[in-house]
Amino acid sequence: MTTTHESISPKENIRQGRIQKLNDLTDKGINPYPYSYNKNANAQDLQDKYKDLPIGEETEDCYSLAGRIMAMRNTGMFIDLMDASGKIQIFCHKENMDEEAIKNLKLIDIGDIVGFYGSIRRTPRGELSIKAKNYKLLSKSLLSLPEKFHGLTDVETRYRQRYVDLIVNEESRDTLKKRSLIVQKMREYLIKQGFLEVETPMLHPQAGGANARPFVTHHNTLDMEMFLRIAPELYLKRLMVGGLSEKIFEINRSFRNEGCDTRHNPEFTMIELYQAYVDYNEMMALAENMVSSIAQDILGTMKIKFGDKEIDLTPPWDRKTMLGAIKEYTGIDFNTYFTAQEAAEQADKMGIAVEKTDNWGQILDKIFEEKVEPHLIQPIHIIDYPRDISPLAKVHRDNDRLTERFETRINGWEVANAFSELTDPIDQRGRFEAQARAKAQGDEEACDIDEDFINALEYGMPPTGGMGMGIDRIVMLLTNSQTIREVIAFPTMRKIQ
RNA sequence: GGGCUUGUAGCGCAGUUGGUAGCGCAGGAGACUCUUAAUCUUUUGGUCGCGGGUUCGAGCCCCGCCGAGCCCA
Repeated sequence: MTTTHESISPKENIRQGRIQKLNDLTDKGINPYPYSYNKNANAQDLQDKYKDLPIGEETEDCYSLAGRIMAMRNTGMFIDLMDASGKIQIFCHKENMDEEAIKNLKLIDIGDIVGFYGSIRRTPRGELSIKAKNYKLLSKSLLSLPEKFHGLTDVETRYRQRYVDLIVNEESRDTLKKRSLIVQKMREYLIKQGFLEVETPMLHPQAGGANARPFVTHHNTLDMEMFLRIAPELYLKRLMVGGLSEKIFEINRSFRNEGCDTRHNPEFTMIELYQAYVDYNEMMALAENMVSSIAQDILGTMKIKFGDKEIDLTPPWDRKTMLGAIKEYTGIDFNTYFTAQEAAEQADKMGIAVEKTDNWGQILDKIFEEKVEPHLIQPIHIIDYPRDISPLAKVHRDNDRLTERFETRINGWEVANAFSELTDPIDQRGRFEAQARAKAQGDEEACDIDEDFINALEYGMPPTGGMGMGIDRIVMLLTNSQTIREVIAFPTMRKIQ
């Protein structure tokens, strides 16, 4: 480099150095960003295939493989090459490569993506290596990678620049690969049982199917306010009315305009599934069998480790009624406190703050969250939720203040929510009207009346069991991830100004 | 929304009562050709998150803002 430049940042200085190398390569007729490479092996397959090759042994077996250079030793004589499968050492010796290629190694940097061709050997130190005969630069890297030993640990950078995180942190790659596998297994499980995968709208003219604040957007040519869906539920049930299949499911994103913490991301992935002619009991069995079998497939066990806890996913899972669980941990039987006012008095005695507008179910929900939830580590179905907080669930066949609804808790988290679906259009209208009244009184999470959905129900929907399950939380449990951001490739981050 | 913690070179980290900003890796130059966190010599590199204030003097003290993490609501 001959040019003198005014004060530039050190990062830019390194970058300029690499651009210089890039130009040197171009001058030599080498394209630093070529179009393809004919690879026929990957690192892990070779590690497996030659794991018994004795120390010091050489073979005539030649392979070509490609990946990113993660480390160079002895001025490029030894290179650690990483591809998507794993790592392998490359041995570049002047006896095996032509002089020009050895010389041009000086223009190769850590971080570059390079293809190597050569034979298999195990070095005297025991490292399986490719004795390179030639190589081809496949992509020049202009930025220096994080330090090889400590890697990248700053969580903000890890999420904002996930591509760097993935290059250097194997755990991050493992977590996201497992996520993909979990979703794949879930699909396979359901499809094997005759479920049909469907897709329903993300853009809704009105938000429904859950109690949450939606993201609002606008369609220009229709000149219409639209909402990113908070749940696919009401559309999936329309498909049940239509009889598209007796069993359907959808795995996709929903969006809720709420805060972010270790268990919430504004966009998250849910599976919702519906099965005709069954009730919520069948959904409990399905949840247990599906989740436990996925754990078995992916982890080889149903007893998973989460932090310092062990969680046993082996079915059947415990079941407790919501009121029974509250009674167990507070001593209060809310079957004897029917009204919101009575319930509020009891909550007050427990030191739990409730809103004046809270109904009986909302108060019980708050008590449950405060007094019961922290105790629920092992998988459990909390069944029979209050009717006034379950506007889409069928009334309980034995108690009309409750519904046939359950929430599955694992590690205290809600991972599934399911009902014997409300199919009575007249009851459904009444529930929607109650929601609309609550919304008018300021409950921003309450929903509106969905006239078309009621219209669909009026055509008749078969008795149906339905369930929603949070994929992100399931992935967290199965990957021992303490925050939801670990299991989402690009978690929502504040924009940097 | 509240509390606590945090932001220093591309990355990982030091930084003393307030007194000229350091180390390791990465990068450059060289040595070395069976290394693997290679080693050895040498060397470049800073908007100390941003903006104010106090002070002769601020990475450090004070105020505000921005980003992030944890806990709480």
